[in-house]
Amino acid sequence: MEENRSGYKILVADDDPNVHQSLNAYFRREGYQMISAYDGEQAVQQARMQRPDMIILDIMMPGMDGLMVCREVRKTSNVPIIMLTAKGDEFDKLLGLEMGADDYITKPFSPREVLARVKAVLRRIREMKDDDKSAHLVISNLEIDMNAFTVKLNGKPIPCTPKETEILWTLASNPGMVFSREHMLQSIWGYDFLGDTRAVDSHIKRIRAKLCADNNGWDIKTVWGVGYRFEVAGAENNA
Amino acid sequence: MEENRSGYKILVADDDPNVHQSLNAYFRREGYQMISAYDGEQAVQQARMQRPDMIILDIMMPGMDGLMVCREVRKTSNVPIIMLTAKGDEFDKLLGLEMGADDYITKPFSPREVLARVKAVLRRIREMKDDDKSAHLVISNLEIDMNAFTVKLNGKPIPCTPKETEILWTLASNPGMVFSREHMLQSIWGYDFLGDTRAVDSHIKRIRAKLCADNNGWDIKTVWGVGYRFEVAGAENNA
DNA sequence: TGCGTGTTTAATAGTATTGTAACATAGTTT
DNA sequence: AAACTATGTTACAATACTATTAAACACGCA
Repeated sequence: MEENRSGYKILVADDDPNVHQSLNAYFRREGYQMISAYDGEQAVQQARMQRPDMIILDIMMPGMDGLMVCREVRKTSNVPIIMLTAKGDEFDKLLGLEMGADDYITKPFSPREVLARVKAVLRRIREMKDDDKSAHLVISNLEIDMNAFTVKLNGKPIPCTPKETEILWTLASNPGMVFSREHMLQSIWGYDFLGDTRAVDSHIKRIRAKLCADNNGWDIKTVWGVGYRFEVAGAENNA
Repeated sequence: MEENRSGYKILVADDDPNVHQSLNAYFRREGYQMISAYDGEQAVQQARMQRPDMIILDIMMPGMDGLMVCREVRKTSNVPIIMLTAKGDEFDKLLGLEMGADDYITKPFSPREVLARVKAVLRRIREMKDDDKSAHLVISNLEIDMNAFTVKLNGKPIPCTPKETEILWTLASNPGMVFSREHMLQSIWGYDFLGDTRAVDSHIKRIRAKLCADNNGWDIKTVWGVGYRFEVAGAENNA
């Protein structure tokens, strides 16, 4: 099945507000959600809290610089990172590679170039994931392993039935995207399913009872007249 | 509803008529449609009204200069922009990059070179566009995501019902185009709808109440005796 | 077979959306 | 201007959808 998330989340860390402003407009229009950090500490913080799909990181920042942020983030995540470097800064480039950056853009840059690189990196990641048949997922306090067919909440295993697990997987591996009952019946049950679509409701009910709590950082929303959607907190900010 | 992808629409903004004349012939031969603007204000206006696929922008213009035009256009659009600069004007180059220009051509230029750059940029854009399914749309302060079934105004989510969302999507993804009530009933409700066409009016009413404000930069206009049209600011006067 | 787990259906109540009717207003035609 | 038609507005009724509960069903397994 096609992996098609509705919007990627991108963290931009730079002390120059102009960079944020110009990138924000571009990203918004492409359907990406942008989060801002103005120094290294903020960047690390945001990376942990928001779990972005990509980080754009200025090397030169007051306090904790880009390289340190990169190293810090890499301790807990392998989210793709694009570095912003000053022109012709060879030393940074080498060090950044060791720290685990995925790409470089030299300043000054055009927003479109950034967009192009971001898309390229995201596409690479997507393809890699497809290859892996990536059957494992961690979002916030939720963990799903489709090889073992296990679900964990806050690290604690929660017994889930096969259907429950598959529905949760479908929703959670495409956060923000709505799935209709019909769609799920087709993709999970199979193309020959004839029964009532309300069966889905029953499973959603039980999933919610087992897993959904107020402080999860995510929730399964009902989209009236359409279907269900896995929603991560903090998808409504921005101005 | 069909986009004319074979014939691109290109806006050229320059106060020198000779530039228009020489480019026009070349673009014609390639099947591109060229629009002319002779100063900054015209350029901004045309960009809004015609929604070109590309803008070629002279930096040196009487009144509003190229950089200002670029910044103005970038507020509402990601359309690719190529700047025309005087020879060896390094400062402009830097500023233009930040404003969101995509390429530069230094005067004097050969029309052939312009054509080559235009093609290159258009190809880059096209490749980038292929990545995302177009179930997402941003016009001015309005954002619609049909995967997530969400509508945002100024970045803030506005709860909309399924019918409202679909009608808005139909209209907004084809700005300037009129849709009759019958057409919408067919394409959104389905071929089996029996009721009154005034049902559409009710939904339009509710959409307007929720979303339409004076300073949006867009509006849902009633086309008397025909239907409704999504209109972006400055495009009142065309068929 | 009977038990247990997991899944689906049925029934109900509650809620959000949607269509309609009635009237007011605005645009068009005679 | 009057007559007419299309649209805006309002409030309400009809409809469609969902949550919840409980019970029926299906299947594997001792």
